[in-house]
Amino acid sequence: MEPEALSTASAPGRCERRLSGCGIRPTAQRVRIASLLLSAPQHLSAEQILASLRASGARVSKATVYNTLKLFASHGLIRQLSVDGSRAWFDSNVDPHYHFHDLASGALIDVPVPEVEFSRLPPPPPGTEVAGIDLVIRVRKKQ
Amino acid sequence: MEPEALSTASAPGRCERRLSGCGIRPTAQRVRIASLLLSAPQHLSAEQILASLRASGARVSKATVYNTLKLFASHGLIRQLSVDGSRAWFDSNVDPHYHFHDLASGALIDVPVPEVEFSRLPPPPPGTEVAGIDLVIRVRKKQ
DNA sequence: TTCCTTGCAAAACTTTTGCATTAAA
DNA sequence: TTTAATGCAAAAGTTTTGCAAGGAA
Repeated sequence: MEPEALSTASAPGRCERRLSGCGIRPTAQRVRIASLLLSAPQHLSAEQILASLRASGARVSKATVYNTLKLFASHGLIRQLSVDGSRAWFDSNVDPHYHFHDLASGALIDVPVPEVEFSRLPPPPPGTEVAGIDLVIRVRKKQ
Repeated sequence: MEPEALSTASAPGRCERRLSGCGIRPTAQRVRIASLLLSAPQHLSAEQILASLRASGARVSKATVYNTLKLFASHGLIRQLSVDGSRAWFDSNVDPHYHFHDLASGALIDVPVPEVEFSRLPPPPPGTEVAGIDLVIRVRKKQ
């Protein structure tokens, strides 16, 4: 019986239920990955997740981390970002939103949808429809 | 003496001058890569460039293609795109513009700046300024 | 000569896959 | 017991690097 004194949105129990609700079997590794990633809006790489899990004593393999992230993304639990080409970033915020990308630190910062307004957008090519809009505002140190 | 009957913007002679103008020594391989890439607005991967060059009889190594693309990008001759995380795409159009990304075919289509208008953008984080805006409109087959 | 560039191969990284073992229902 | 998930290692794909050889100035 685990103490749930600090019952966050991603406490193991909640994560388990959330995975089950998606038809994903809530194995130990999956629940740990979900607890880590879904605890707050954040952007993590597969390697960061693996390192963090192992640092906290979990037994997880690299393959399981990658497979699990792909699985979560396919169920809409997380979102995979292509920001800098060096590696994939996994975003626990799946609500529509955009990003600042700090070129100096590599940091990603969420930009809520209402902070961006398009007064004009091109019509999609014939026979296609818009599936999503990715907006990355690159920022650098001033001066 | 090469016939320049079809004198395009990227005929070898022009490319040579353009490279020299950037302080880049116009070696045979660099001129061939520039001729290929700068002949028209397009999006190519390093592997596509290598294959195309070899198909046309050029002697080029993979390392030289990668090094040359990085060199060109650092001089603003081309632009490197992070669209799908699988590999880098090199865009010969360095004027500001955006992209459609066809999720079915992987194709990239340029969107001219005037076709997009922002009526609201968030202020960059304190101490930073906007260095650029990357907009990718993902499109899929209708219905 | 001197410096820069190239090619090749190997290395480095990220991500995927095959398969025997283990855990979940 | 039956099916699915995990770990490990190896493979695959992209990009970078070390270094000897070649080419330009």
